[in-house]
Amino acid sequence: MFDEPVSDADNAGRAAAPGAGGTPRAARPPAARPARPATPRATGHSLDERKLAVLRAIVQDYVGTEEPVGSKALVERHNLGVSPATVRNDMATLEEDGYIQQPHTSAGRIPTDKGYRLFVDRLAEVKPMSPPERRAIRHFLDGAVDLDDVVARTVRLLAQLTRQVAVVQYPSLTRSTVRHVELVLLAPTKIMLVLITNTGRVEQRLVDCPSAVRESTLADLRVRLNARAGGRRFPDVPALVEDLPSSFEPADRPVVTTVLSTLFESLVEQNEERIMLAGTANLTRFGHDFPLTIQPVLEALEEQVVLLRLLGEAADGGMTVRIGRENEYEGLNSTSVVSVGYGSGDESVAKLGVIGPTRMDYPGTMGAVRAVARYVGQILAES
Amino acid sequence: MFDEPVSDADNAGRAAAPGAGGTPRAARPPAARPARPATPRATGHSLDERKLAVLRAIVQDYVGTEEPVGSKALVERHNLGVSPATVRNDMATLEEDGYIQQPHTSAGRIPTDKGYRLFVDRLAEVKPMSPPERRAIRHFLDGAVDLDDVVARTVRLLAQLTRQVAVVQYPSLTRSTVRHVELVLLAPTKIMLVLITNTGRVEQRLVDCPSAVRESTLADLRVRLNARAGGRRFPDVPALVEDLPSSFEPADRPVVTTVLSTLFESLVEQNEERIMLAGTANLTRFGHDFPLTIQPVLEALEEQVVLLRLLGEAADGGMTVRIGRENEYEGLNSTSVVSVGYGSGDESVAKLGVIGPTRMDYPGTMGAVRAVARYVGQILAES
DNA sequence: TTCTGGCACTCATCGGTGCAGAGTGCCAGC
DNA sequence: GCTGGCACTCTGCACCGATGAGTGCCAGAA
Repeated sequence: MFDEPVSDADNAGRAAAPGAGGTPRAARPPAARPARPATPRATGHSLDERKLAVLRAIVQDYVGTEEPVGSKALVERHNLGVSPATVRNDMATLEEDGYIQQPHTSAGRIPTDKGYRLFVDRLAEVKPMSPPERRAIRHFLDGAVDLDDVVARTVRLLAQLTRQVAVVQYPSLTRSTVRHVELVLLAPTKIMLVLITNTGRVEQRLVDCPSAVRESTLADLRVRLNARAGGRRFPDVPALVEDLPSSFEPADRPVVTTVLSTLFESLVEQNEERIMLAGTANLTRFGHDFPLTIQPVLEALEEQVVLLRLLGEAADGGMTVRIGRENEYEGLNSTSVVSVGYGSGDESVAKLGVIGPTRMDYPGTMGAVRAVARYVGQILAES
Repeated sequence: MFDEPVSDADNAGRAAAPGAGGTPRAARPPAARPARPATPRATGHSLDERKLAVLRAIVQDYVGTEEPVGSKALVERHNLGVSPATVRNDMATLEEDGYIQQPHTSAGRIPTDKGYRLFVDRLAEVKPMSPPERRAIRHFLDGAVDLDDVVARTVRLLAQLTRQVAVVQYPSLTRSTVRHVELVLLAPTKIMLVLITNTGRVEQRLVDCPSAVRESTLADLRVRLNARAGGRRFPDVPALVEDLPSSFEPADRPVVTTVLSTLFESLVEQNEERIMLAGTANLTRFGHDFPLTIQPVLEALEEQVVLLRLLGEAADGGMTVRIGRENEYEGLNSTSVVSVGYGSGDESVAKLGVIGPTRMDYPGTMGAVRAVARYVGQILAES
């Protein structure tokens, strides 16, 4: 039913659009709506400016109060310039179109997933962090001593800024390059393979060799491996070292191939795709109907696989917002996920994001997520 | 108010005590009670056998049903051989002594922290895992490929077995020995220091050198470092390599001392004291008065420091149970922590444990914790 | 055509009331 | 020292009616 979640380009949310200040980035074309999309206040219910303003007001109020918002309260708190009755008519239209809904007859309205979607796509601007906030972020992240620490600080920071659950993926190996490969002989047939990446990550593997290994062979292999693979991107490495075994004496080849295959294994993402999370305590602010909502979420958070998928779907380079049922995982049906890639230099090596109730402060969250991603990228690039 | 939590020796809970089957291990002397402690059914309320049986029954029932248990239900479900009226009298005594309490007048009784304490110390036996369970544990842990994986599997296993929150501390470095130290020249003044421990853990540090480093110096240092530190315990290492700088040419000494001091740093526990946890979703089974109880717990779980302290207090080699307010951290006032050390070989290198509601199945939990600790130890010793 | 004020209607919420049931404490008797 | 009986207490639940927020609709004004 819902269309693809939209990923807004990185420049969005700032540039206030050339002409009239209204619909900023055209992230998602207003298509998918049956009626003519172009002309503003057209037929039946192509939403005119005021209806959009009403929707925006509803979202804002509901996010703030957590209570269904009624027509009277709306006109009191926002100067819409019309009477409650008019607003009611607009609300009826919005409800008919599926943007808002009533928990029960004669209660106020709350936004639907579709309503939030529209809000995020067309009505909200990413709220930039204030200068003091930026300084704080910068300062907090600057203290990190190693990669683990960077990730740990990032995730805590993000959880604190957004007051929600934060998730940070460790920089993936696929985009990384090899800084150094080290081979250590632990026992006659046991080698420790240590792989150091340009992002400062270190991977180790134990290699069980088919036969005893001479130190000289190992030294030889070490030198050649580094000569060929050093500085290369992970995916390229296998092809580059493929022919290494043949340059060794036949007796040594089994060892060499064993080492290489272990190396390849550790180049593959798989268990590298680690994730760190923080802020689960913020889940308690979720709502009143608590245990029902929170349990599946906690379960989802325990499943690294689910989290990875969640982040993984984030489009490269842009911010992604998945709202409610747009999430494939059922347990997260009443949560939204805001995620974005981050990286050292110009390309994204991993994702980070925030998980919160669908009823969340999207502009603020998006701003925090974007800012943090940016700074982490800088930190990584520096180190 | 409460005395020290008791750590039962490892042999406990199996040996059914020589004579009459009743009070097994004398873990904690029955002192601390004002009245004469020795003679069994003496004055006023030194608890006789039956009162203890009643307390045991109350704990068991309450743990099962989560509801205050009344006298009638008690005699129906346990054959105590007396009438409800008698049980009521015993209950009155138990309440007077602070072992049980009434949520409100004319409700059943529930155990107090003190009651659980007595139960754990004198009334319960650690429930050994069944052979199939043991096999399952064994099998599950055997699949682990590296240390991270061992810890990850352990914590998940423990959470699953106990259906509570499991916590596993990474094997600490203090008790570890150095398997190998590797030095890699990344840039003229940048060295990557990699430390491999006997528990399979790898630590890396970036060393910024005051001046350019020659590869030959580095090789020299590498060889000498490993000769002296290899196989030694961490705390002993500094003394053993202290005089290394003097054996180098004066020009190289700054580099050598820099490397050494970085090495010493990473030998110190500090950020090595990592912890992994799992099973937070099990918190949802905590109780009805949910959000109030769960939030501080989630907060505590986010604080590595708190968790470390919690486990750290576990007595070496024995199992420790902290019940309710015995925990120093306020947020965990209504939870209990069962923890135990584990290690490769005969000594404990780290702790693991379980956090759950005070109303938990102590015998079962203790059995699971002990069994898992034992098997992890074996796995570590093998690798 | 669009907005507005008014009016009847619908429910959720909340305090009060009454009943049933579980559990206790106490007492007299075995 | 144990037991059966009895009166008492208190929670939980269902029911009731009043209250009030909020809606939908309609006729009239701009």
